[in-house]
Amino acid sequence: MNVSMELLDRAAAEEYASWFKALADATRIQIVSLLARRREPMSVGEIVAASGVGQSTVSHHLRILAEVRFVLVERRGTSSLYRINENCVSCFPTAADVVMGKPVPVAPACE
Amino acid sequence: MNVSMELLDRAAAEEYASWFKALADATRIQIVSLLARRREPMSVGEIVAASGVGQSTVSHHLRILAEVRFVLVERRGTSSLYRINENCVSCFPTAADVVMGKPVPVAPACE
DNA sequence: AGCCTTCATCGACTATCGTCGATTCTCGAT
DNA sequence: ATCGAGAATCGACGATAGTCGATGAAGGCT
Repeated sequence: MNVSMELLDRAAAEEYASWFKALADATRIQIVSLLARRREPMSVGEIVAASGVGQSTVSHHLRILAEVRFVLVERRGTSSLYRINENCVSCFPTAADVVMGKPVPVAPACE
Repeated sequence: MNVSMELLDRAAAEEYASWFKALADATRIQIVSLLARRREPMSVGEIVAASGVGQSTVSHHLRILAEVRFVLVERRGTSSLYRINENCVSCFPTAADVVMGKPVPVAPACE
């Protein structure tokens, strides 16, 4: 048996890692937790006021969370409203998925 | 209602993040996947041969995985045998845990 | 039109991370 | 005691990521 048969495919490993990277930062954890407590969408300004970090930093983290569809954004006039994507929360891979070799969920499919 | 009441405690957020950081790297994903496929413990040398990265790099990643008790190590003579910690795999937080505010599992408790 | 609010983007700085080669340490064997 | 194999640690390097302030772009208001 070849060594490469033993190793998880590198591309698949990186896709898995990109999921976990999205939650591998304390500020992003706080943001998603905040969005989950308020059931309603929040504007960037509200998140900035609550999070204690700068506006550009919040915008940066929201973009990362939106890239994996963990949050959804809706433009409303001059403001952007962000909310948790429940579908993406439930398809987020678990540690058991990793060790069991479950196929990596594709972010855009979690709409 | 105070703003700090809305935000997840920073220390708790960092503990959550430390869990996800452990799996936020493709090489570590490959290592845990490799350890899970072989049911038996593997020595560092075996992991090095299969992973395709240097010995010090593998040792570094194994240390990170061992810090959150994701893998367990047993000294056997001159070699170290690593294996998956099934208990830790099942107590690893999910995305749903984060958004629901479930208390962060403490790594040393997942023995 | 002009201005103001809101957010995204840019540029720079710093800190952290992943990787490597070299060294050191721990044991077991001779 | 010495040697050698296996693994951890160290030091350095480049790359990546988080944060900030400043700037820019889009839309509402007077």
